[in-house]
Amino acid sequence: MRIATYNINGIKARLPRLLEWLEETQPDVACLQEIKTMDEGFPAAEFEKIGYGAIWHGQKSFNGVAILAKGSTPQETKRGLDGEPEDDHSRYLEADVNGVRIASIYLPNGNPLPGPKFDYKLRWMKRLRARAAELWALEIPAVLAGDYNVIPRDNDVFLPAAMASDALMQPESRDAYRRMLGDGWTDAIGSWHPDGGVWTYWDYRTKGWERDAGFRIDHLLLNPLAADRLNNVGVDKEHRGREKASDHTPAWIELGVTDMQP
DNA sequence: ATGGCTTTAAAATAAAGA
Repeated sequence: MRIATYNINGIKARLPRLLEWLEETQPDVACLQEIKTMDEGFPAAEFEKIGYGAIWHGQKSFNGVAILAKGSTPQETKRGLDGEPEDDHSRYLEADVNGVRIASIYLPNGNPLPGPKFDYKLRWMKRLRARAAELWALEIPAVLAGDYNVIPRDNDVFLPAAMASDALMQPESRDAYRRMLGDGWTDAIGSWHPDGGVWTYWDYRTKGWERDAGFRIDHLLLNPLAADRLNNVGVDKEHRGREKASDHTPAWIELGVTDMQP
């Protein structure tokens, strides 16, 4: 079972590239972020045509997340995080697919800092951790996939000094991320690449792709019931170099079949 | 230090991203 996460940076501008990627790589589940459209603008019929069911949580212009599943419609289990009723950003969507609980996460960027956006990021991470604890208690395989907007380690960025003052690399951001790992969640890509050097994002403005100046901010966090089934991980790097590409590229994991219970 | 570039929304600029 292949589960991918992909910040597509606008589903309208990206639709041809997105359909192409789905047809080429055939993920069983695709968690999308930054769809940047209201619910009524989501092109569900286009995904249906190539065999994918979908649920989505849209927002005008910004944010917005979705979950696609090959051959079925994800069974929605949660929309938005608890703890801040006035928060109207569409950044969290969660569903069951084939017995696996899967969340599509678009964590706040947090820049500039200090300021309200950074404070919001840290509060959001606290709320995410609280939801993760609820999922943990369910004792089912769970995968929290998305754009975390956190560079977890110095070897997850082309040049740590270049991002040192950025919200993605602040000690508070890293600490909040690490607390989830401390709770027992596995950073699938990071654990397979302890020496780093794997990027999922390359900046448009600084011509990051041309220089391979990227960093790793798209993550899949697995609870032990999912991590025990982890067979493979990957990043579809080549798709970042295509015409009209997102500034992110897909990251994915593969889970094997559940062990037979005695 | 700022801007570089890209997208959305909407009609020229502005906001947001990271």
